[in-house]
Amino acid sequence: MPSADTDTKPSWADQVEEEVPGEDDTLPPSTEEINGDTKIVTDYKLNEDGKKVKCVRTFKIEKLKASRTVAARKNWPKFGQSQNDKPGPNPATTAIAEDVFMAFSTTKEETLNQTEEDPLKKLGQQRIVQCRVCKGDHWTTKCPYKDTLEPLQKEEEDKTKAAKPEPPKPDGKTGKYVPPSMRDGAGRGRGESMQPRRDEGATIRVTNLSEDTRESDLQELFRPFGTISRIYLAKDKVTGQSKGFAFINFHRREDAARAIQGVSGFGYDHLILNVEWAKPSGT
DNA sequence: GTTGAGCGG
Repeated sequence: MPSADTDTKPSWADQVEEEVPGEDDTLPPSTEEINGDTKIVTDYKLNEDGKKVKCVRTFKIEKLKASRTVAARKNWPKFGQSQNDKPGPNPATTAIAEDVFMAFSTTKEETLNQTEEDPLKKLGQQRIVQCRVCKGDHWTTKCPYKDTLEPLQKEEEDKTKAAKPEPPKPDGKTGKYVPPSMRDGAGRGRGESMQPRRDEGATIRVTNLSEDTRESDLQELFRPFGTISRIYLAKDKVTGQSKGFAFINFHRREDAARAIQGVSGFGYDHLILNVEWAKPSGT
């Protein structure tokens, strides 16, 4: 940066960068002192008013490998254009432009990988779901015996509970939440208010729908075949654009079968509809 | 050519 013609004809830019030439020699030299893992750098400079200012900076020397190599490099003898400079940084050639903050993520990543690997191994070894009713490889709610086996199991549970009731607490509460349907005085016939579960196996899939078909259109189209319990028109969640297929649930399987017979191949909105039995989702 | 979303544990 400094050139031979600075003292003969300095440009205004050089003057700004190097401060006032010639004044540097009156300032004491910078010193570096290392005390354990602390480094103290003392240097002198002129402030905006031209007054001498002593500047003391302390650094903690990190134990990281990268910091050690940087620290070792600082002990190298000066070379090249700076080999005749005084000890310490020369303000004419050294500038701290800006602080750069670095996020060292390596240690975090390492620990993350370690914790991620173990559960993954476990997942490969063990089943993810187990039915509480039949111990099968599916969710309890999907159990084929849910409607037959589970009520029986609950009755067994109730019997054992009745055999040894929990001792009531002084305030008369057991401390456990009891849903209204299970409280004393609740109607005996559990589930009498529950309507039968949605008819599985009475779902048909309609494809090749034009994209402006709406659920009400499907309702009209399929109502003649029997009671419809549910209509699902697949749409893009964001745009609401129809995906061109739908699921129709009938209460009775016979109605669904007749709907397949009646509507499959039906010309609708310049397209030929395709209607089949729907497979259970997720497979 | 096109088979949903939600509920758990």
